[in-house]
Amino acid sequence: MSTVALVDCNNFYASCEKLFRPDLRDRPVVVLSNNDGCVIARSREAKTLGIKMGTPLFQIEHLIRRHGIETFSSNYALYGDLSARVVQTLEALSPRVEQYSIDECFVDMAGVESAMSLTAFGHQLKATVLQHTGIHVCVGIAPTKTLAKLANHAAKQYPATGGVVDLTAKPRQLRLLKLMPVDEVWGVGRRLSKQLDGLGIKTAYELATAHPAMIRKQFSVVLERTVRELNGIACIAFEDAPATKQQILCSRSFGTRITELHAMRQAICAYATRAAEKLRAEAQLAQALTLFIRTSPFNRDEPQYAKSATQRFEVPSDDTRNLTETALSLLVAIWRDGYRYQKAGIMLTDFVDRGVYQPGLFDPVSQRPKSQELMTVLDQINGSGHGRVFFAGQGTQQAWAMKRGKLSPAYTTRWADLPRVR
DNA sequence: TCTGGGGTCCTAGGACCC
DNA sequence: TCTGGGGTCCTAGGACCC
Repeated sequence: MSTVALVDCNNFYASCEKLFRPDLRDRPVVVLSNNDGCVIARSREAKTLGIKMGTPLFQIEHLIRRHGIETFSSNYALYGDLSARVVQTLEALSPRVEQYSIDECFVDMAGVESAMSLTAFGHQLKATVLQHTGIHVCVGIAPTKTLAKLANHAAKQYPATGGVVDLTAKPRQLRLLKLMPVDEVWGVGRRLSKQLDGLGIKTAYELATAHPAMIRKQFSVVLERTVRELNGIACIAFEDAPATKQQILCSRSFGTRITELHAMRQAICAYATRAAEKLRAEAQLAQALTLFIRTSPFNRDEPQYAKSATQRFEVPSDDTRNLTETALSLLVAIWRDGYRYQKAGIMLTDFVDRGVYQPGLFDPVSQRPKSQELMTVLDQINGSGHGRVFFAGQGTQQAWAMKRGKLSPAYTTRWADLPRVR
């Protein structure tokens, strides 16, 4: 039987912001979404003050003033770099690590027990990550990913565990399952927990002891897998290599509403450019592009409009110019005057491997000579740190650009932002 | 006034085929 | 008058995750 550990960083974004600010050590800190819209991460102190995940900033202004809460714009350059350091540290300690999200990794525990106890190894992971990165993590150990998630939750919730919970023993599993509300289970969200509640299933234990066939019939195979995982039967495989993406999305709310077509064209150019960069980084070619634009669904008393359109390509492409051209032609088709647009996005789908793609004999010849070479140069310049080149269509005066009024320095990824020690 | 972004997987239903 | 059954593919929409 396999054993897996879930290593999860504590309050990751908030911890990153505190890392180079020792003055904030015991202060409440929250990190905001793009455009400084709502709270997406909270330090322990901020959680204690009752600030909920996803709360719009303007709704907690009074708490911020009263408690002197420190607020930060999202700084993904910083979080991404620290995340990579955490992963590297874990990889040095274990041969198999699966990065699940920016702040979580699954670690294969196979073979550990012949050398030391699982709990001891968990503490070693925790201590080493702290020493190498300054980031606190908790470790949950169990026979399945779903149970490891639950173990990790317990490690976070109960300080007496020292941040490491070994849930490989059946009696411990049952004890924890009985304590956990069903909505703490990985894969059970708001909707499902409400429906389960209607069936009298309120705890993780009650879900674990439900009949798998009944769960499959009433819900889906997904939840059936969850039931089996809670019983220690692994249904979700360990992913050694990150899977190739199936879609790439670049969408963003605007810093200020867009009312003019020319401004929307700029934004669409910028998003298409970014999407194309991501696509090339994946070494894929896209065969379809979807564009959507919409007004804010929160402004009930304003006229609402939301529309999307999809275009398939005759020839799969990763050329920024093709994607931009397609996106702009779709924009003309769905744009309507007279609305205050809040958000737009571009989705690329239906990929083929760049190395594998064979053009058909009767396909139209790509009208872009040297496309590959040009895009490579573009990406090299933009990735070099020596400045950026871009297509004129995205404009230079971007009134719609994202608001990030409380951005911290890129301490670890920009020379000019290196912290100084006096 | 102000409410994130980026993903995955599954299901249902329609079109179409033999 | 009688009007099958089984399969695939595609899309839209919903649920979940962090």
